[in-house]
Amino acid sequence: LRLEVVEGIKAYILRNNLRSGDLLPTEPALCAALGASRSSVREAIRVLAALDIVTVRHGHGTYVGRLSLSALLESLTFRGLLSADGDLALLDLIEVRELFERGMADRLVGALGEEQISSLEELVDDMSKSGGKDGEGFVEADRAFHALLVAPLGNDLISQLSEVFWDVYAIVAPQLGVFTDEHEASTVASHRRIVNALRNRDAVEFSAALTEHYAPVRSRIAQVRATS
Amino acid sequence: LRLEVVEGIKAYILRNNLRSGDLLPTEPALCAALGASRSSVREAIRVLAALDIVTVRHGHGTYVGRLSLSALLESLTFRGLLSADGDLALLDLIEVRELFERGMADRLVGALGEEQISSLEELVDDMSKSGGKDGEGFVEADRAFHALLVAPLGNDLISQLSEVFWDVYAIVAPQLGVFTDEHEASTVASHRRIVNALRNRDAVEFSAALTEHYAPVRSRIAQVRATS
DNA sequence: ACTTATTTGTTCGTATGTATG
DNA sequence: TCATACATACGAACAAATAAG
Repeated sequence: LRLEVVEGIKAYILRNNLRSGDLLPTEPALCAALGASRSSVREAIRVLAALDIVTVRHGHGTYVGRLSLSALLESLTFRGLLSADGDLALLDLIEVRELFERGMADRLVGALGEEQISSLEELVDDMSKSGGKDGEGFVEADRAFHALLVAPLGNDLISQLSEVFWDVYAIVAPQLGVFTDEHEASTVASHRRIVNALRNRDAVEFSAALTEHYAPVRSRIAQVRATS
Repeated sequence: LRLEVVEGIKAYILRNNLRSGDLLPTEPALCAALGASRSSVREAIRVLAALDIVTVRHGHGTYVGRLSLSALLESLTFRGLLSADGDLALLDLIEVRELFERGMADRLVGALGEEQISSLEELVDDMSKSGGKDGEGFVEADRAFHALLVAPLGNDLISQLSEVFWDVYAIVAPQLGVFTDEHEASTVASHRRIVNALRNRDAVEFSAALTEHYAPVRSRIAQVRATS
């Protein structure tokens, strides 16, 4: 029955052509419309909220959600933390991230504008400056760098997936003893090499730079994997 | 408070090193352990069930879930159905599927064994035979084909993501008027070309075959996009 | 086949916290 | 300050499914 309520609310949204942020009926109204009790409706709303299909604001009401990939984020992080071999899951994750960025090499070197390349370079400068003391700023710049890298593709799905994978890695890696703040110098260097390859519109060099970037990450994971 | 309960249950699983299929405490036991009412515990369990972190069996108990990507499937399908331009979401989807298969071309032509290539060929034969009359068997063979294609990579994440994207496309495309059962002949032909490229260990031809395979899909989506 | 115990599923009533006006 | 509307939380009761004797 709860499944019916979930489908009922989804159907309501589709039937009325609601968009993100639109207001949904109140819980009592949904109870009446779907013929279910308050508890059942609430449980259904919790499920839809977990999928970011609806967003609930206490004392305000229930709204259509942003349809983000937050559920994938939670799901993958927990998998990484639970897995007997979370390190293997991390390797899979890194492989996908590299695949996204390398697979779009040809299109990226063409799509990136000069101002975007400059933005990337500024981020590398930020990483360089915040190295050592400001670990917070370092990882934040890295996150922004990889987000900006795939943004010009104009593919929202790739951008969002890429972002989720970065976040999952940032959460899971430290728990496994894979620290990202080592080898900061080499990380900055490989990022700079990536930017230069983009500036020269050299797809082959771009791919090589990405290989160099992810190689130490892989070896660090393999290292943890061997000692466990 | 419900957030606390959700985190509490996740922490319980991690703390006790539970694996998929292991039994969790009963709802009353969780109430006592987490200091919350049954309603709150139930809502938390529904959230975790939506993420496939737990699985509930009526009259039996609550177990650790399979940690699948079912939440992503639901989330993406609803996004495709809701979006004002669900066709654009479909294009993004196809692009990622093509990226997965093309990006791994080099590794795939090396990793695929002879018996796996034969399995792929059998699936193409199935598609060829079930064309026209048996639409059900046709799409099922197509699904199996693309699953088998990325399986040898040994990357569970890619396999599962690939599967989810195929499923989402299969659900959303018909709703948008993009029918996959047209051009069956050309679909079979491009699949056969993919198999032959793999048999000849020709990565370049493999990529070209994939381009040929996805080109009509894209044009069909673009067609729908233009008429709306 | 039947009963009993256990566990989740569903409902209702009530009280509380929160935002708007 | 008060009133209204809404989500949040609790507890008790009954129904339904499953397993074991």
